[in-house]
Amino acid sequence: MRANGVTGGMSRALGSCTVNEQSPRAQSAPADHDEDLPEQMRVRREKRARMLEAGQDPYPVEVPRTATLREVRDGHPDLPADTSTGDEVAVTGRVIFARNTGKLCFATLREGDGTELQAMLSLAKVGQESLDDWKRLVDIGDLVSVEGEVITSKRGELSVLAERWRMAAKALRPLPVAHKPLSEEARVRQRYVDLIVRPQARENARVRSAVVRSLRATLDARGFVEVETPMLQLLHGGATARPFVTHSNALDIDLYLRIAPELYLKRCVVGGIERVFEINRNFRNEGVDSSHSPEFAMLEVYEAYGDYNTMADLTRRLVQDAAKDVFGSTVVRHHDGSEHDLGGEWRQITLYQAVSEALGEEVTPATPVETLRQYADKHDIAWDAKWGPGKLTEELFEELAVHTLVAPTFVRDYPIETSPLTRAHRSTPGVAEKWDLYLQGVELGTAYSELVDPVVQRERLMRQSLLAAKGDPEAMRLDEDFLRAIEYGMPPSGGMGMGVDRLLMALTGLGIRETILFPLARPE
RNA sequence: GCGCCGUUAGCUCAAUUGGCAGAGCAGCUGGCUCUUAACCAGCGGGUUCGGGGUUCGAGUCCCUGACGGCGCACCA
Repeated sequence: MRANGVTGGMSRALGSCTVNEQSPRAQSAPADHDEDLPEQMRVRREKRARMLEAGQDPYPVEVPRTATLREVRDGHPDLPADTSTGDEVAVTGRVIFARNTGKLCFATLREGDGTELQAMLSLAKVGQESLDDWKRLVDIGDLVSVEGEVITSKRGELSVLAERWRMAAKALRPLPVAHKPLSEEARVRQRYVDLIVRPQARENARVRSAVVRSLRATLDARGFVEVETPMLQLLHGGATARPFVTHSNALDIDLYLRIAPELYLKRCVVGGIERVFEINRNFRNEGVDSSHSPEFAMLEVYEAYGDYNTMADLTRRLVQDAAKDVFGSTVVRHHDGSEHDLGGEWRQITLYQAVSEALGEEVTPATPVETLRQYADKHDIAWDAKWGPGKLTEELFEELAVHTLVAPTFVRDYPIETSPLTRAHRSTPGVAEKWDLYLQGVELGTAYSELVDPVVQRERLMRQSLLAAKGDPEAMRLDEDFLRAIEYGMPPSGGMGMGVDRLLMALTGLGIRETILFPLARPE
């Protein structure tokens, strides 16, 4: 953010000077200033230096590689022990285990997808010097290239029997113990290490990629157009949340990191991109815990001539397709071993039905606030005298009903009072056409029949901004450009938002910090 | 923001009542041509998160700060 304009140019110039002065020293005496390093890092730097002295490049630009480990494995299934195939290959991988004997060395190599293959180096094949180099220079964690014949060992392990080997990249830091789980904090702060040692971590990254790809495919198949709308915004809107503030030096104005793409996607619908979506990050300057991250990925979809019913159908398909693309079935398996069937039609229930069931008392939009307060008292739920009947009903729902919604459930028709930006229900008075999707007790997404009357929209936004102004010296201003867009005429539309991280959590049972590769953490 | 718990070797963890800071893996030296978290023998490795205090003596007790985890509050 600061690297713009004059200061950026100056720091670059300073930076290059410093590098030029330091690099000869760093080249000639790499070990001299390392005396205070932990022993194992010192040792590895010395091995790197030894290679340079011997004219070997510890970081060559290229190493022999004719096959991936996976290709070697797939190409040689079910060989009996002690087989020579005659196939010559060059493979690469990270050394994850090493077992050296006097004249025969074994190493387990691993590549990115988790495939492992054994390398064998024998005195007879590589000669004394190369074998000694292997034993002297190679540590667990190094990346190496091994050329030789594909064989099986006397114990039957598929292996490459080396004719030659080469360092592909010397690791200067030791790997953590492969058989003890890394601490939670170490995993998050050094995800690259987590990815190296924990297959589950790599799998999580792949599942996330598959889910996002699946969401795009489902939407693409239905004619939705993916767009990218501003993350740097003059006014933040589309949700109620505290924003992050940043600054443009060029324009000399403060900007907000977006809290939602909604107001821009609606502009798209006005313009005629009638089926539109965006998958991207939102930023909210609020609490951080096991299900909230300051930056989180969100899918937001708008469909002209749709409503909250068509959004419910679409959302169900998005989730079911994602489950099928990841698990091959709508039955998803969590890492704790539990299974959840997301197949078939999903339960639909109104908010008032859900509360009535949980309470064992009939609650409707007409139930007076005094009665609701009695219900709250009966269940030891604290309430605020400022709350109207709508807010109180939602509170009862959250305290009593949410945790029971394990199977996917659309909770429909929220009180107008708590959904001020939403269109009123077409037939039921007092409620809005809005649903929240709950899955395993967690809110996964929300949808509306969108409010498109520009006059009503303006009134409601005015009221909101006045409310905001009461408690907030930097009160949100009206987004006049958004209102101007709506005044050109927005078709009746359905809109839906779903947390991508939340979807991952629902599919896999992971915590949010496992679904995000590099979650925000305090400086070490 | 508040409360509780934690931070010890590269990693994962021990350390009794306040009494010589340890183990496994990893590392180093030597041995071993079929190992699979290889094995055998030997060796090194510590600002016990930082700062202050109590004490003859502090990883351990007290105060304070940093970071983390959990719960509450806020929130999607």
